[in-house]
Amino acid sequence: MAGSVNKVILVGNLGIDPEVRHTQSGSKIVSFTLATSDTWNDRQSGERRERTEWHRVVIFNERAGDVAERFLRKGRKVYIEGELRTRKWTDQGGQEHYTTEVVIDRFRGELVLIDSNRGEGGFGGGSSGGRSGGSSGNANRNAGWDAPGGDDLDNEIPF
Amino acid sequence: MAGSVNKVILVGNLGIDPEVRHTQSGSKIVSFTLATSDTWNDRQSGERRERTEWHRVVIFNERAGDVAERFLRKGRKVYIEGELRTRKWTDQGGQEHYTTEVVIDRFRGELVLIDSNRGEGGFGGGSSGGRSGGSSGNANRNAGWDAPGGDDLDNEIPF
Amino acid sequence: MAGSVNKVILVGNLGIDPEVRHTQSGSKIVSFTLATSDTWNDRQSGERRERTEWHRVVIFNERAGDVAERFLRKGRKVYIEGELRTRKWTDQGGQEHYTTEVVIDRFRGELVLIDSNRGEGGFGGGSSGGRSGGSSGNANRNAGWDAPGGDDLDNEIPF
Amino acid sequence: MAGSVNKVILVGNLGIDPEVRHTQSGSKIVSFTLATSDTWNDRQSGERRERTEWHRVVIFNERAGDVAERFLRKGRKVYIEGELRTRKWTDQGGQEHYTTEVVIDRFRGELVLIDSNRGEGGFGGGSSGGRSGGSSGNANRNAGWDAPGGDDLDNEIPF
DNA sequence: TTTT
DNA sequence: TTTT
Repeated sequence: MAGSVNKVILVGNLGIDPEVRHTQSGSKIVSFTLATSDTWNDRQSGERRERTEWHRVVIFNERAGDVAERFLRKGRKVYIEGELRTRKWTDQGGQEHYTTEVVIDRFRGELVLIDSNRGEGGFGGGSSGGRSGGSSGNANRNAGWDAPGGDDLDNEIPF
Repeated sequence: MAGSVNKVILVGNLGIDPEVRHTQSGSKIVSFTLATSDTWNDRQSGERRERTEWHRVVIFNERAGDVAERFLRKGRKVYIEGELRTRKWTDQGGQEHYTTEVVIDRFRGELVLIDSNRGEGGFGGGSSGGRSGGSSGNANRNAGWDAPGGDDLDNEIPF
Repeated sequence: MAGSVNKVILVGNLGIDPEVRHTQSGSKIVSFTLATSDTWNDRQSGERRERTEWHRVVIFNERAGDVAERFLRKGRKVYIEGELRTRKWTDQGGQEHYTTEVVIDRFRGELVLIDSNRGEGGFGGGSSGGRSGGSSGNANRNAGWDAPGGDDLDNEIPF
Repeated sequence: MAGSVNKVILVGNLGIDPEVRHTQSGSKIVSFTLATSDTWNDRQSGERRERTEWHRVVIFNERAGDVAERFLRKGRKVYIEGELRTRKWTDQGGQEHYTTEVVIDRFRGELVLIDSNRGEGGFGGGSSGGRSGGSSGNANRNAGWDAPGGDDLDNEIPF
């Protein structure tokens, strides 16, 4: 009710193959790391410098998760639109930590395959595979597509 | 097969009260103009300059349309996320024209009320009104919310 | 002074090779058309449907224009961030028309090459070509990079 | 060589007054926390639920920092466009931590005041204050606006 | 036609 | 710690 916007837009390359897990209620969760990099000329030295940023992407949306699982692999380029979410967790030593993730959930977010050369591994897709964006994001066009347990999905995740 | 993105993000003020119409199939369409403005200092004259840009926003999404109809009025500030769509039309003289609009449809887009002072006219809102973003956009959480006629909705619009 | 935002984000493919022209004051202007497409399943027929949207992109920023001129070609995929601008023009018959464009100017906007396989024509780029985004957009890091005539650049354009 | 995009768009309210500090080289750094919130109806219970997300915003851009320092206060609403950056730090106990921030630096990012009711404290602004977006972001229109030390600015920050 |  |  706040009148707020929380949006992240990334175009980058996967650092790992997508990892798939399921909640107790059966919902699929797909996650991976995504690299973006920035290059610029240092003003003083004149040298070319580069910074790579790693983002953790987590997909709760079933359709987008399916697309990620089927078509994304380490090294692939993808457009991700999601929201920032920071969660708290405690390590074995009892230390508290915070991790910020880019989340595509069932309400919002999008995943678009940017590479044209998908399918290198023979997992197909072909011309039918098509654009993931349309079928991911917020679509929810098939009734009841997400599992019971719904809204507290996040609490079930054992990262 | 596209791997494309078509996204517009606007924060601006309505130039008119939202206009509501319905397709033959009963779907609601809400539209209005939105002003954004830019100011800068002219390099040569040093004068302050301003340019106002007018955008035509068209909402096919029922929920976002409801929010717009209920809470938006001329002068209000709103965040709009939609996609660019250009349509062709012919004037009475037979001349062809093209008009580009920012569209929120049932698949994509969002509308967030930015003004806190909504409700000036007493049309309420209250705690129920709430934030439109969550309920608009792509939600479609209530089954079958859009009327038959569906995908060729656009062709029915008599602008 | 309005507190407004006017932003367009596109990922699409060029429909033509970039066209380069110069204002009387010597500034370079690069423009091209960009296609984005959307596919979805029609609810009634169940058929796969597709809509292609064409956008006109105009670059006033010298750096982004340089990158476009050197690396972009018909068919290439690019990420464009710009603002919407609608201009009025009159055809030979005296008819008035409006055209909406996505503009990258010296203040705002960005262009990022998305294709990895740039350089097909042997115009190089190599590993040095690098990311265009950093050097385009709003950088203006080299003093006085844009030509005299500055702020009324737009008025000089003979589209 | 990346062809990547790293962009965050937030509209939210400040949780604190902006904090201002300076690097050894004299550059100003302004930071604050920003809240965005999301509300939705729980599917199971039907109850209204809300999640508030807190973001840490850090501004290295001098102009945007000036605007933030002058016009932003706890509770104000602002549009922020920046990039995600995660930095590592070690607490007193020797424990390593990571913090993700939304950064506006001299190359990229934007800050737009959304509240119309700025100036509550009488710190003015008037017609001069105006919109920050134009003067922040990437402008760098006044030569040499940022202090020596430039590119490794980030390393000097003692958060 | 909006807003500051 | 914000806001509605």
